[in-house]
Amino acid sequence: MAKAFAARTCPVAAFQKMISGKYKLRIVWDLKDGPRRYGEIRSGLLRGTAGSAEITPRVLSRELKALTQSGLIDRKDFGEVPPKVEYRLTRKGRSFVPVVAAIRDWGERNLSGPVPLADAAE
Amino acid sequence: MAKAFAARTCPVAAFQKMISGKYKLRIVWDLKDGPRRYGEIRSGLLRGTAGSAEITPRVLSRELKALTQSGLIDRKDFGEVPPKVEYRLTRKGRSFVPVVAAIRDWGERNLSGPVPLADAAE
DNA sequence: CAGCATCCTGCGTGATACTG
DNA sequence: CAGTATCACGCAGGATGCTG
Repeated sequence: MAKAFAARTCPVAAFQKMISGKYKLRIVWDLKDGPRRYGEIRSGLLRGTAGSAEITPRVLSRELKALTQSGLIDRKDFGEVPPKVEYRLTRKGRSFVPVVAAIRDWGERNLSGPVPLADAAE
Repeated sequence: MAKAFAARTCPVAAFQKMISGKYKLRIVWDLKDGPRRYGEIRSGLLRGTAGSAEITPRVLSRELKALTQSGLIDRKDFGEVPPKVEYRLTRKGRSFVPVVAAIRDWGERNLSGPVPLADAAE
């Protein structure tokens, strides 16, 4: 675990790995507004994805666990009985928000826009 | 195929899709310095990825084609005989570079850094 | 040199059912 | 409510060999 990452993996590749998965980026984005419960995240991911099917718990759970291990989010488990778990961004995660913002911003102007026709090459 | 993207796909999700694949982001980054030939890109991708195996033509070809269809890069085929093909960023691709830069920048400070220990949650 | 054709494999993703 | 367990599948990604 404490393996020292001998050859520096290229940051871009590391990023790719870190946010691999369909929901990780969107989860981070969702969490930027504050802590959210498991179910809230789940519902939140359904909004805006063009009527995609439900996100299976297995997948969401995996994503959340991965994000936790990446150190981007933090899991807070309140006592028990009716289970209540909140996820929130860590400091690292918060520092990552602007990057996602940049992505989202660019995406809005270039992806959600007009039909993806081959535009001028230059 | 010409489906009109009825419900706006969330920009982040669209981004995810667009750069899905291990090399797309790195290819864009490589191309930011100017046009590159197929083989140059191939070699370029080998540098910095911690002694990964060779990139198979099939994969690289796929990535390049996808990037072309996304409108991020442009393929220029010089005549023939000894095949020579150059890839370069389109206007759209160029506008995307700063985003990759932000990613790379963040990655350098948070991923290539010290051992990924669970840092303070807040 | 810049690819394409074919085969193969792991894993990311989804469906379904069950539990503390 | 917040997950885990099991099964199943498609596809990204690698290996090899061939071509214009």
